[in-house]
Amino acid sequence: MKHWLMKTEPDAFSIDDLERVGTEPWTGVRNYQARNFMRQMKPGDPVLFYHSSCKVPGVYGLAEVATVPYPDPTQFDRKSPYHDPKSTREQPRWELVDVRFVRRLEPPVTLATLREHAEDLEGLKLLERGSRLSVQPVTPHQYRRILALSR
DNA sequence: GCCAACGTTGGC
DNA sequence: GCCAACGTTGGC
Repeated sequence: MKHWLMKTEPDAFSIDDLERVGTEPWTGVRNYQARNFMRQMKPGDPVLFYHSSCKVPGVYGLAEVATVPYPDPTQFDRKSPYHDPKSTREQPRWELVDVRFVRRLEPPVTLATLREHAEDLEGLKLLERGSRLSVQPVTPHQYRRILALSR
């Protein structure tokens, strides 16, 4: 079982939204590295749900992978902002998984807190300089450490 | 294959 | 709003 961190801009889709809908197809990822990580996902994999580009960036909740990877339907939709003209049904480029709400983190673990514990979180991609990857793996150790910071 | 230009991400 | 860092595009 692998552990993951997934970023979202809460103005677009927040932990509140995930709690409300329960399960959400993670559409719109158009970065090959992120896609490749989603391809490795398995149902039940734990996910740290991270809010970015907001007042207090941080991990706001826990989610889990709800499906196996499958083609992102928005790539075929000409009206979608995520439409990819180079994708075909026969040869899709982009895959996604559904993400299921597990629980909120009260309190959330802010980016500032993560930085304070950077030594314990060695190798966490989120803390690496210039890291913009929206889907990234975390080690079981990092996952546990981050959970423990929510209090 | 190189690399400049451009667009995007995301913290501050 | 600024700007550093990164990924992608496209001319050559």
